[in-house]
Amino acid sequence: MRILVVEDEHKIANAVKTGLEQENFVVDVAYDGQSGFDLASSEPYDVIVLDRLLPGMEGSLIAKNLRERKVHTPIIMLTAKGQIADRVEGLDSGADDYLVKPFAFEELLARIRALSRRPKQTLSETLIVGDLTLNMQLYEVIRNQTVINLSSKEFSLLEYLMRHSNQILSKNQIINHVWNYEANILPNTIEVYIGYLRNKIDKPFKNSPSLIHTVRGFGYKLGNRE
Amino acid sequence: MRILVVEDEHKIANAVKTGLEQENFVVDVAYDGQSGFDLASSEPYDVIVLDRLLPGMEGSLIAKNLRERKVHTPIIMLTAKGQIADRVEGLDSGADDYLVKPFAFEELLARIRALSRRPKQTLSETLIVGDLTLNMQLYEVIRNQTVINLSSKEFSLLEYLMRHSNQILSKNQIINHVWNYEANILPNTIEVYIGYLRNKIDKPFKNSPSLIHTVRGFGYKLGNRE
DNA sequence: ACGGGGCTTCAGCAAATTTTAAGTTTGAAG
DNA sequence: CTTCAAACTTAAAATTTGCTGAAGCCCCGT
Repeated sequence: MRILVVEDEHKIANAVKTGLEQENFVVDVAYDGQSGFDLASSEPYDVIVLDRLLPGMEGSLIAKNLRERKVHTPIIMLTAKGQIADRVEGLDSGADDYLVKPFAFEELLARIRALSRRPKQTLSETLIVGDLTLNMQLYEVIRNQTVINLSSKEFSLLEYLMRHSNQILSKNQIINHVWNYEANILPNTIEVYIGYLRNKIDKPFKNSPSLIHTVRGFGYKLGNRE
Repeated sequence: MRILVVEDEHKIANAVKTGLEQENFVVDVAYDGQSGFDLASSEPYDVIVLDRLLPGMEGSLIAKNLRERKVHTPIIMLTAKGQIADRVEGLDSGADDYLVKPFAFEELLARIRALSRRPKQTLSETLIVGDLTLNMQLYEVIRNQTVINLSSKEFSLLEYLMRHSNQILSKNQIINHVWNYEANILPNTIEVYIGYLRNKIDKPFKNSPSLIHTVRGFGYKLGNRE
């Protein structure tokens, strides 16, 4: 699965690149419009992530030109904060989806998954680990037949942990995936949130084994086996 | 359920495609008249959504040619704002329904549903959730034997909520489905409309349970069970 | 032109969520 | 057993989100 990222802000470009590589995508990066366009029209990518504001050639122009050349690779357009006008204009130029900066990495991942239709996600919108269940359509978390109420950050964090259950995730990985790239968060925030989650999904279920484990010095792991 | 969308404006075409796919339709898109016609005459679609103003071949011509070839797939014609002449000509050429741009997505969905209706489902154009009833033909909303008067936006919003009852719908989803694709709406507008609806369908019925629920951080949900 | 209804935005309040900060506990290494 | 960084807990501060009344605007019919 090959992905092209066209983004002039190196910080973002590289963060996205490493993040996607962790998910086993093959990622190329172009830092300006022209080289982005050249790559996109010569290499067979599965998805293109395209900043709308670029030196060399505008993102929307790239999209338009690619479509004119009959390159139909799905495009996710990155737009500056919150103008809905942007959204319309973005879709106008042939993009298939858009994402407003600053976005959380998991958000981008979700869009990429949607566009590339990975059977993984199409089949079930539900993550299951042991007796814990997370439904992404209903935003519903259930353990042992009890519905658990989570705030949206708690939900995102749990989703990330469940998607990578039985893996050790460092605080940094968590910050990079669950928080947006502008976020400037103390590692302690993660500790606090892990605490919140434990209070809600582990403590009330004393006859089930805990699911959230601390791996001192490395990070956290969600799963059954210790 | 297969749908063909023939529309040269990528913005609209893609928005419609993704929207319909979310509703579990299988969607093909043609961006010009000729390829639209080719697809329509070779593939077995259940509904064709056809722009009237197209490069390559006029929408109405496509419709006429299809009918001459004995292709009877229902056609919904998209016309530029409000010419009645257009509408007549459109229906003339064999279209089964027409829709004036810019339309709200739910509007298109309703037409598609109407045209593709199987005898089974013909039963009612009425949505029912608890003691709340919405009749789409009469534009009538009734709760507990009391008729409720709604403006057209209120009606569309309620219809969307009822169609997806017990699902959480984000403000963005609501904007994309209930407002037309040119709309430039603040999220606050949704909040205001939810307020209007609550005043009309929840507050006056204090002995029934409320139907509209806020799910902080995620969106709104209409339904009985909390 | 006028008035009314419907649609949208604005501004301010209340409440929930998110983040920080500070003190406490834990656990591995020596 | 001590020590010290890492992790945990708790509460308060900062920020965000949602609700509401009021005001402006636009369109329509008179």
